[in-house]
Amino acid sequence: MKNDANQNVSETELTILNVLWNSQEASIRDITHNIYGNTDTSNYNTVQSLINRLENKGFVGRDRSGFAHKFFAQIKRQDFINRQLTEIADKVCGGSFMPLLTNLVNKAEFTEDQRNQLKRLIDQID
Amino acid sequence: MKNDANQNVSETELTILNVLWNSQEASIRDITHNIYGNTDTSNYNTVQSLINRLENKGFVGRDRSGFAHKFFAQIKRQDFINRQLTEIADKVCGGSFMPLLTNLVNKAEFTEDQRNQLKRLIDQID
DNA sequence: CTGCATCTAAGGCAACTTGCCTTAGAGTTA
DNA sequence: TAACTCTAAGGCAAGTTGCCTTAGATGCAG
Repeated sequence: MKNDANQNVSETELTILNVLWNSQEASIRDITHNIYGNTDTSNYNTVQSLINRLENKGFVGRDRSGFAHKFFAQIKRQDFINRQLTEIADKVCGGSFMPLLTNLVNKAEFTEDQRNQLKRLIDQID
Repeated sequence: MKNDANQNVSETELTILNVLWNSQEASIRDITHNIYGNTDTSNYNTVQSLINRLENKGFVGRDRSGFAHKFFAQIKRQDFINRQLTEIADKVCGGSFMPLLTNLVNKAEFTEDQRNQLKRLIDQID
């Protein structure tokens, strides 16, 4: 269980995180089936590798109580999103979030409800 | 000038893009000095490699009219941000931008002006 | 008009990442 | 006990990344 210094999450690792965010807890078999639709040995082993790396990076936890270990996300989806947004802001906008916000507001097509919801969010800020 | 299929922008490549976004146009020497504070051969050559890759990926353009070529960003900062946000939305939120928006709105600390600016943005949507 | 500095072009290289795969052995169940 | 499933450990090829070398073209100062 060497502590992996690389804190990036690769494409396929993210696929696994998504499964865990949607299902609380899952075995390697569960995850493999969810992603590939089968549990062929090669796919199963791939998931095993990836989940080990995710564990080493601290993004996934392991419950060893049963025969087949159960895995769960150790970072919340919202926290992960936060992480990503901060990274973009730092690398592209000198740390400012305003450019991201205006970009999103400009692009997205909102329903009346969503627009009101957003305004309420903004009003809550103090 | 082989067309590089990989459309990712690495850490250091992004540093270069930032320089170009801030200065319209720059030679390799300009960029090197801007990033490293000097133009030592090794740094200079590194920038040369990176800018070639950025050109191959289509993110940077080249003006060959002078002795030293001049380089410029071929993607706007806002478009790049847009790209990154879309990628996060796709990979983490099933394509929805709302989670990103609420995350940003919740986290950011706004001035009165910024809050009003945001509300105006939202009102403009139709 | 010659020598020196600066530039581009082409490509090599080691370290790392990534997705996939193998094997050995231990626990579980029929 | 045989057949099955699981973990642990680690190998491997392809790709990425940052750095570096060399060769030759272009520009400029004396």
